[in-house]
Amino acid sequence: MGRQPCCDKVGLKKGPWTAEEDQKLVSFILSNGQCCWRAVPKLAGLLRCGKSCRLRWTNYLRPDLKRGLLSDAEEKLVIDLHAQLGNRWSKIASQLPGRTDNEIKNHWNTHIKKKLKKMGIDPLTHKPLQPTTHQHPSPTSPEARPPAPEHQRPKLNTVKAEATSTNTGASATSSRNDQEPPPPPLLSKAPGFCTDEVPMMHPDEIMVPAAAPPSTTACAAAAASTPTTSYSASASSSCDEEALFPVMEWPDTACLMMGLDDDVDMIAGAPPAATAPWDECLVQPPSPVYVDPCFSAFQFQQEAWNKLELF
DNA sequence: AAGCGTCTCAACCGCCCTCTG
DNA sequence: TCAGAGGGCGGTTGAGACGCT
Repeated sequence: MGRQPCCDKVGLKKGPWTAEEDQKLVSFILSNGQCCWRAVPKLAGLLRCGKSCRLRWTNYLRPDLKRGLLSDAEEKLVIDLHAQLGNRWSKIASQLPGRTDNEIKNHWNTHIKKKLKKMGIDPLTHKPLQPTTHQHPSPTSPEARPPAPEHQRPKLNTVKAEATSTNTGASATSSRNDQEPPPPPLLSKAPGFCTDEVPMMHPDEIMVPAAAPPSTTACAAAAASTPTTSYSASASSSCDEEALFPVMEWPDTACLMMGLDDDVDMIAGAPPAATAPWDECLVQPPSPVYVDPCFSAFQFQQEAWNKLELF
């Protein structure tokens, strides 16, 4: 359909975020909640595209994020979920509170893949690698891979089969999964596959509704009672977040007053300093949460978390 | 100590889906 | 019904860190 880019790239900053930018973004979201990401950079006074802001927030700045390497248990869970879901990182991440899809994806590519290969397991299919006599191409090369399981089909057809139980009443994105066929049989039951070779978890150990993080349950309930389309609850972390940062329903006039129709003009034409004149916005500039420019992102995250507890 | 290769992961890119008017 | 906008998602990239020779 010839979709336009999410934002005009002219004049927008790219690359690593500075502590100052982090401050602005977190301050804005803590003060105003999450609305349309496209408006966030403008209102927060950032020279970033909305998508970049969303990514930065969800992958790095959210107060409920865990930091550091995945634990053994988390790693196990990722492996088993990957066997069932394939590269649906957001779905996998939804089973690991405080972890992001990006984080899991990176961990998979850098750590778990290697581990599985060392164990003689194809990380793509979760089946034993072909005997070395058949490995003319490198085992790591795509050519060497056995045919992908059903769940590895092209993205075009990746309608997800998320169990409705975990996302009942959740966002519209979950409806993507409505048409998906049931997940493939567990690999532990796949012919030619020995569960002894992989630290595979039984599904009962994974789908643990009773042990699900309380926030997930709370989110499901919240989503059921207060449906919203502004923010997808596709991941439990998002659910946590939604519970912590209720999506703000801004009045329609707010968007009008923000001049969202003039995105391109504002960003491409105006100098950075003029991109977010607060007096043109319905929302007043958030009062800064802190002023120390040397504040690290982590410190700020802690600060933000403390502030959240006041809600 | 310097040079080089490898690894890690934050960030970007582009496609796809859903919603809305 | 359709086009456009917004947002989500998975794949990929590249800069810095790290390790080896």
